[in-house]
Amino acid sequence: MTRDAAPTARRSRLGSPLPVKFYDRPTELVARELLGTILETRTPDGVTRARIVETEAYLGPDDPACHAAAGLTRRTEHLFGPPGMSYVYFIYGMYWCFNAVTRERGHGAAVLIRAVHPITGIDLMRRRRPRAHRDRDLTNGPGKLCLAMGIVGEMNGTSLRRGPIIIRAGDAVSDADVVVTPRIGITQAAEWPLRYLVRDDPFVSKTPPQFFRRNYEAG
DNA sequence: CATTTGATGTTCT
DNA sequence: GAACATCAAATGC
Repeated sequence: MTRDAAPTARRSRLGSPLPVKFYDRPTELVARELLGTILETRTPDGVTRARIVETEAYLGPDDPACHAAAGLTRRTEHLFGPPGMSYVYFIYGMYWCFNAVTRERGHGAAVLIRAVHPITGIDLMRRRRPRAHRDRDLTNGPGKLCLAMGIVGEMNGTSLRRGPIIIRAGDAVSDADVVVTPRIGITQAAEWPLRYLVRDDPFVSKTPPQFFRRNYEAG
């Protein structure tokens, strides 16, 4: 019943925005540290929040799988932009993919968010994903999470601190719970172990069976 | 469970 | 014209 009890209790509910340092350090380290942070979207439909449980690092022009390898084009404008911004692109004629831009302006590196674990706005996600029969299918892939959270091309090049896509602090993921594997769905530099995921999380995307013949473990 | 296929359209060669 | 950082449904074990 003290005067300031209510504001104090209310304050700690949301993590601070942009808890990860995006510049002047290796992109694969940013991919690792983004595990466990909270992805939030604000649209006219409402707010969604979800825990990031799977990421992939794309290192820049010297990474053949990275869009930056094609150089500066209209598509990659924001990939080469300053860190801490979104890079949203259209793929296979139907889907959006969402990245967090890392490194300094002109470098061309980013982290693809591949899967998230819903926390807030699950009913809204269900309405946006009518084909998903199970909740685990709502957000267990890069195209699926963009549909569920309302991420579209208009959000390309926006601040991950100010929105409409915001990354907030969440519960840390220990090294023992981090699994590293090759990246998925690419042909160039396919062996590079740059995919990071939270062990045993039900919302992680499907790992190709051939990966299990090798024993990929925490890095 | 694993593997294949069709849908769809922008981007770059 | 080919490639594409995908998804869902269908088919093969």
